[in-house]
Amino acid sequence: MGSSFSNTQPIYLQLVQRICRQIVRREVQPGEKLPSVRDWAVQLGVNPNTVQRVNMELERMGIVESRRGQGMFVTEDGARLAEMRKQLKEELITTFTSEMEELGFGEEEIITGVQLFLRTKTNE
Amino acid sequence: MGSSFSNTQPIYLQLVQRICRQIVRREVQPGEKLPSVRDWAVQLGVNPNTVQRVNMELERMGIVESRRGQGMFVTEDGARLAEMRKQLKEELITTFTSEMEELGFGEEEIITGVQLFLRTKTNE
Amino acid sequence: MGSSFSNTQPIYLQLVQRICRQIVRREVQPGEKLPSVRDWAVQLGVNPNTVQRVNMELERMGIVESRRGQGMFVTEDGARLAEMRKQLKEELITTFTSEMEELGFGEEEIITGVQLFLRTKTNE
Amino acid sequence: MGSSFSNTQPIYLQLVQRICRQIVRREVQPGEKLPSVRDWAVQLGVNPNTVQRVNMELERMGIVESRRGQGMFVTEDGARLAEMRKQLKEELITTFTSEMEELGFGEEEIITGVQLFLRTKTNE
DNA sequence: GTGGTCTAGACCACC
DNA sequence: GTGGTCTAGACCACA
Repeated sequence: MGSSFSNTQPIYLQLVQRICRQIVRREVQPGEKLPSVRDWAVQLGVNPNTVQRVNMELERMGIVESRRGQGMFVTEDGARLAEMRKQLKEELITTFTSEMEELGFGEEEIITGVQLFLRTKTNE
Repeated sequence: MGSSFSNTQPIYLQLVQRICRQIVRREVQPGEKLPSVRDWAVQLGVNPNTVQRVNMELERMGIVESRRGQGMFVTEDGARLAEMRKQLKEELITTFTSEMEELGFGEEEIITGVQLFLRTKTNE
Repeated sequence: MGSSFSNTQPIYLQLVQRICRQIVRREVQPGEKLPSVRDWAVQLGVNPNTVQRVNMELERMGIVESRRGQGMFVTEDGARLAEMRKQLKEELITTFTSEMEELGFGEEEIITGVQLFLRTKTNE
Repeated sequence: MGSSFSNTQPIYLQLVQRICRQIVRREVQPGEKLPSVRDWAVQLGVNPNTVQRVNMELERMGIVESRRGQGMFVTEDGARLAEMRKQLKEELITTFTSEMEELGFGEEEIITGVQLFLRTKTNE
């Protein structure tokens, strides 16, 4: 199996990102239980250590919490999730625009570039 | 000295990115000579081998070329540079929008988000 | 030890060529693990950095891939390998014929030359 | 000017090869005088040292000879040139076939490959 | 002087 | 354990 992970970034970070996004867009519901470390490791085809690390990271970000002897749960603090989502959004926008400007693109070019891209994508 | 390099990405890649952008936005002119490996290494505070690797990478990208016994030169092929710039731009836009969409933002939200950010930044 | 490397070409390129050919003619099977960098360096009598460079090059050619913390593996994409083999073949033929023509040999002479060579070699 | 030299091989060797072939296919006639070092260097856009080295190499190969105070001349020994040509031809064939065999191609494939290539090239 | 290769040895993150 | 990065310092051919 080609395990579908990029080589340029550590697997655990790729997983953190993927799951974080699923949670933040409510694809995984607040309060929902995550799979056990062992099961999840099998499902993802990675080492249990890696899953452990993912859980740690998610907990540190405050979007999942471990309950003793029961497992890992998505936080039920909806405000926390919304805030997280907004923060991620602003991070993306900030780095995107600054990198575009480093390539020498002005504001107008940036906006029309994005607009064009989204429109043509829609028409495909 | 705080050597001004991030820890999350290899130094040589940070340099490649930085220089690539300088070249692509014509901050360094086509045909211009880059510093010698040894001089540049001193300026940047890194090992000559690291600079060498950067040069290799830039040459592989087709934006600089080595002339035997003379040094490294920015390519004079302006079209190549323009093409590179366009390609980098599209890469940025593609990953940006796809990541925004993974966070659950729609087209409209993406565009207005960028617009708002650029405007408020201007007013600061 | 006469380390069995030619002086006219860098060691790492000689290794790349050698291994590439072994892979492409299926002497090393798709999916097979290559020796670890350190082990291989000892076997080949070169520095680990040199082996590392060879691996980089082979990965860039798309015929091996690194799996984090596990090692380097020959790609399992058989089509990729076949394509590579064909490409190398055509390169060889192209440069060979063009160099023969630069020596002033015509098509007929080229073909009969090769035929003669192969036949006499067989009879030895 | 893109000086039309490959980076993978030293310039002087590229020149030796080029001129050697011109001589051997009688594009430059036996007994003909080569340009002076200085003139030739200007024509080729290279350093006079490089031309000097080329001349040395060609003399060592026995296909040009220096006459004191007069310059470099292509040898008038036609047999020498014919022999040289034959030798170069056999070298090309030998390395070509051995490299094809290293890629796992058999005799038949090699010959038909060359034939196909020459025919399709003719038809273009 | 230039770039390019190679060695030796260290350190790191990842799995 | 694995690959990947970096440093230090050497040597070479080329122009």
